[in-house]
Amino acid sequence: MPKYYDELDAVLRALADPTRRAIVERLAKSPAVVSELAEPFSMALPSLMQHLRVLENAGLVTSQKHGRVRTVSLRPGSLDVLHLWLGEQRTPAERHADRLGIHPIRTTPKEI
Amino acid sequence: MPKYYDELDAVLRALADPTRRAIVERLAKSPAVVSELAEPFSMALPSLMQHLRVLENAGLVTSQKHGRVRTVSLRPGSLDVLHLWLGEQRTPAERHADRLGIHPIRTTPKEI
DNA sequence: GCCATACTTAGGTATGTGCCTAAGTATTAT
DNA sequence: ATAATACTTAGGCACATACCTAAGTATGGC
Repeated sequence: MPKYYDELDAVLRALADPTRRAIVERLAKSPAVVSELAEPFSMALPSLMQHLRVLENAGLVTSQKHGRVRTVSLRPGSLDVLHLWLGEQRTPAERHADRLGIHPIRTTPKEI
Repeated sequence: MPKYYDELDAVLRALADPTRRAIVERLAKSPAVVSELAEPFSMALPSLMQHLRVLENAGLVTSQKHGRVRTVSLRPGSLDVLHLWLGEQRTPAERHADRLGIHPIRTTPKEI
């Protein structure tokens, strides 16, 4: 069990939800205020706020309130932990391919 | 909504669970049979099998049965979709740092 | 001061998820 | 043939999660 276990767990749980992923995608472009974030979703505000709380608890997002407006932004580097974990889950075959600089072939095709 | 949306969703849902992540970590080393996979977990077999089904449905894992033994292996390249998505969620600051080859500084420190 | 705005808090519901036990089925060993 | 092994299927239970509505609480504009 690696040291970043809890952080990774929180991050993956947070990203497992499509709404939260959409929020992250939106914030990757630029910070936004809550009402701005809420607009594309047909969802009551409290529901969206809950998602923001999950993202914030996972460390993916920060926010600060100025007056009555809360601005939310993606926390740079917060996805590194996932990147790190991903790097460790390469199969021996993939590691071998890495060393040769080969793009590995998928066992079963699946268009992306 | 990108084309790999459904695949990504399935993969992230699957990886959101610690047991399933542990299975993936184990399989990254080498394929294994079900009873071998089950051993480290204090969990009834059917519960573990359910996790395997989730991983298989997400395309992260394949398995084949020879006689009464089922061998499970990690599907090479199945994590690419996550890698791809991750690459797109870089903040403008991070993109800038990429171009300069700089390792970005975390907004809030958090040891990994 | 008064009202609109921008969240926030406090509940409540419905579905999903992770786990279990009990009872199969198929395959291999004796 | 009998029995042990290696899953599999079926069903159930408890808690988590994603939503909702209704009713706050600040803050800013008039």
